[in-house]
Amino acid sequence: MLIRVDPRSAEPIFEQIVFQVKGAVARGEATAGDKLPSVRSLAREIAVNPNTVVRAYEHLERDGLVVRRQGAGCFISEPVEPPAEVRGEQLDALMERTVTEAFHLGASPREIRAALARALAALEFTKGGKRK
Amino acid sequence: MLIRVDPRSAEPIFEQIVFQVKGAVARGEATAGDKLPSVRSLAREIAVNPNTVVRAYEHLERDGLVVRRQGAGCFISEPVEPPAEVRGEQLDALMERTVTEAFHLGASPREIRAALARALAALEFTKGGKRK
Amino acid sequence: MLIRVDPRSAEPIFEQIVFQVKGAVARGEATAGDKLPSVRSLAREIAVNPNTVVRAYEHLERDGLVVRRQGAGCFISEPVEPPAEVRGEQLDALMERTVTEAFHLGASPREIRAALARALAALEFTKGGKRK
Amino acid sequence: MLIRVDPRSAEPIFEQIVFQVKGAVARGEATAGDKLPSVRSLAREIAVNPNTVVRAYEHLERDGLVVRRQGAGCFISEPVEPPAEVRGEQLDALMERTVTEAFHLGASPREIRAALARALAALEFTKGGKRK
DNA sequence: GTGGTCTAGACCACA
DNA sequence: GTGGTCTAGACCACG
Repeated sequence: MLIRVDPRSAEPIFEQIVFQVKGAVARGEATAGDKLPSVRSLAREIAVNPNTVVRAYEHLERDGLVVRRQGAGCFISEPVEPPAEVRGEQLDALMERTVTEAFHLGASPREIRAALARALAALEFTKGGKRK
Repeated sequence: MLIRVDPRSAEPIFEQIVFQVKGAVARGEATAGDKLPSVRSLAREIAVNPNTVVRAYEHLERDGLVVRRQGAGCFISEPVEPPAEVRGEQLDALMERTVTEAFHLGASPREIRAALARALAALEFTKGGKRK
Repeated sequence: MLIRVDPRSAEPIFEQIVFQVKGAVARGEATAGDKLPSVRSLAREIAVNPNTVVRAYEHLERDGLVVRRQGAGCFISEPVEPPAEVRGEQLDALMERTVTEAFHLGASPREIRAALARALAALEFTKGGKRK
Repeated sequence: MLIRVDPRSAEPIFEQIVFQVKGAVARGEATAGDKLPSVRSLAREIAVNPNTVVRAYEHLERDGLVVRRQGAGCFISEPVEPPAEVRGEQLDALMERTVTEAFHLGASPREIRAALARALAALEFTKGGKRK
């Protein structure tokens, strides 16, 4: 798995790592059972403090995306999806946020829909068409 | 303008205020020239320290959404939108993020599109159909 | 004397008035002995609180630009220039500030010199060439 | 980076800090990637409240001059200059202001040009002649 | 260690 | 009345 971070960004480094892993899973580049790089090797590779990698893995574990096994490493876990009613609420909240931000970027509904289509296509392409 | 915050949320209070104002503007509930609640009155209303409200208004001013005028108050300013090239990039980054998060909520592309349609409809309804 | 203010600007209104008067004097549109509009008439004309006009006139008097005479009004006074050595220091401080700001606008020394030439020409034109 | 403030000045302390940093960048004494003093250390050094330093750093970040990274510090960022059209307008407004102020200091156009030349030379000297 | 957020309360400047 | 600045001190998050 390729993980890249921008040390000059204002976004916390551990969050960048978390998002990179989430993105890899969403794109199908990593699936259940895959092993993440060890804390030390990843820290060396992207030149950050090992504690920062540990924090990222902790967050991923809390989110149910990975399981950390003592001495073995950190593995992508089976996806656990929230029940439908909760999912709907969270999804709507997420979209309200997104649409509000997009509005303040000056985007029209048409542009927003187009951007969503592009983003979805990017996932579908790499995944080979699951969850149609 | 109605502003509500949840002191128990992990999201900083001042950011919640910022988002509430952004949402009100996006929904057309507040337009250029409208006066926001005074720092002190809003602080009293939502039971937070006035400095927290000041911080929220400062962020809104930095984002170009409002102007603060000493002695007069804080007012919604004329919208200034970033140039098209920048907008496209930011919009795509925003959508990539959103789609990744939605995926981890277990949403299908169909559900994501439906959620977007609902969110857009909520804006269009209150705004009366601008920016088609 | 024509005075215009922008109530939507973040710059305090009284400062805008002060600058407008200073500009009129610098351009030669107002000279020693000229009477400024009365507090009430100016306040009505530009639709601001009379106290704001009073504050502007107070600042102008403190700066030695005008004299206020009880019951008569507010008049442009004879120019009083600081002694040469003080003037030099203040001028250099002003220019350091200006050049630093211009630098952060991304202007080159050439552009800065051109802008200065334009600004000087604007004064010379209206004044008919004093203080060469 | 050496930063000095005058607590007796009418100019707010946080603005003095902002200008000192802007000046250091303009003179080339600080360049992209350089770390500013930590909030606490600078506050101790110039004997002001840490929150005052925080406010200065916030303004610098808003102006795009620095990025603050939690846990790491505050760093000079890559310069981003406004587009040429905007720059020209802002530059002319800045110069009109400067020339008007200089006039009221009693300076002649010749003296003003000389002061500008000195101010520009001060930047060029330390920077080694960029942006000719 | 770094910055980020929040509270409490003071005093000043502007309309 | 409004916002603007500053102080003091707390606790949390990040590297």
